[in-house]
Amino acid sequence: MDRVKIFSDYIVQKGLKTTNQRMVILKTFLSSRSHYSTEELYLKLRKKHPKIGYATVHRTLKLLAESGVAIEQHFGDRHARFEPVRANRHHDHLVCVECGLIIEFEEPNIRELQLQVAAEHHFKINNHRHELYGLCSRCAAK
Amino acid sequence: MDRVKIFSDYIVQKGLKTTNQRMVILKTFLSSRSHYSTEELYLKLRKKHPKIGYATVHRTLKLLAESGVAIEQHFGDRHARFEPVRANRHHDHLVCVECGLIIEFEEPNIRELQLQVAAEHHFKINNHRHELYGLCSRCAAK
DNA sequence: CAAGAAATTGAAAATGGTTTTCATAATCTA
DNA sequence: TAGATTATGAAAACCATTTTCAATTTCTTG
Ligand SMILES: [Mn+2]
Ligand SMILES: [Mn+2]
Ligand SMILES: [Zn+2]
Ligand SMILES: [Zn+2]
Repeated sequence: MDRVKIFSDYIVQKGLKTTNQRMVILKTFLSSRSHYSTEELYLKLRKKHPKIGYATVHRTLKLLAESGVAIEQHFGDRHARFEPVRANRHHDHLVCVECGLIIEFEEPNIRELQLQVAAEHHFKINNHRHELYGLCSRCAAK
Repeated sequence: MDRVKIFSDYIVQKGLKTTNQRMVILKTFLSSRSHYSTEELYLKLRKKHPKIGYATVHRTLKLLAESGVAIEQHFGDRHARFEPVRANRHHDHLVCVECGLIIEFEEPNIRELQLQVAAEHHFKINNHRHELYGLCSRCAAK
C-alpha cells in the first residue's frame, strides 16, 4: 500500500489531524536518500519551508516511525536516524566509521540463524539491530 | 593475560597514573554481573567508597574500554553500558524490552556470514553490533 | 458556512546522560 | 622530598531530544 496512505490512515485512526507540515515532511522524507537525522531533514526542509520548526520535524519523524512508515536507527553517533520502511524485506547496515558511508545488505541466512537462536531461548523477537562498523573500501585504501 | 595487568600496562604505556579509584573501579567492575551503566556502577561503588565521584567512574569506564578490558554497549535506552571483555569469543545479545533481561548468545555461523558480507563489499570490519529485541520467555508468557 | 472543540505548531525552555572545567589532591620521576 | 604532571570531585557545560505554552490550524457540528 502507498506509504502516504498508510500514514494518513494512521493519522485518522488515532484521531490526529492532517496538516501541511506533516505532509510536506512525509513527502520530503520519502523522496530522498535514506538515513536522515532530524537535523538533516530539518535543514533540507527549511530551504523550501523556512517557517517549519525543528520540533515539528522531530515529532513527525517519531510519528512516521509509530505509523510504520519509517524506522528509527541508531548508528554509533549520538543522533537518531530515520529511514523509510521498504516493501522488500528488512536489511542490515555496514557503517564506515571514517566517512559515514552506510551500505545496506540483506542476508537471509542470518535471519534464519536469528530465528533459530531466539527459538532456543524461547524468545519472541520484535525487531533487531545488526550493524558492522569499520572502513569502507575507499577509506581502507587510504 | 590477567585483565588487571592489561589495564595497568595500558596505564603505564600511556603515561597515565595508577590511582586507588581506578583500581577500585576496575575490580568492582570485573567482579560483578555484566552490562553496567555508569550510574549503576557508581551507585554500587558508593556504598563502600562514598567519596568517589560520578565523573571518575565514567572516565574510568571509558578508559577501561580504551584499554581493551571493557566493551561499551548501547541497548536501545539512553545510557551506555559496559561489560568486561572475556576470553571466549565475542557474543551478541537478546534484550527483553519488557523486563530488561539480557541473554548472551554466540553463533559462529553468523560471524561467518558477517565476514562474507564484508568481503563482498570490500569492507574492513572493526566491530559490530547485533541485538535481538523482544520478549523473554517469562514476559512472553504473561 | 461559521463556531467551537481539539489537536498542532514553533520558539523557547527543560531534560538527562555525557563530557568538560577547574581548583585541589594524588602520583610519580629524579 | 620537591617539582612536574596527571587525577579527582563538584559543578557547570554540552547537546540531542523532549516538553511547555500561547497562538494557530484542523475538523466536526449545527
Ligand atoms: Mn537502511
Ligand atoms: Mn554481553
Ligand atoms: Zn568510508
Ligand atoms: Zn523479560
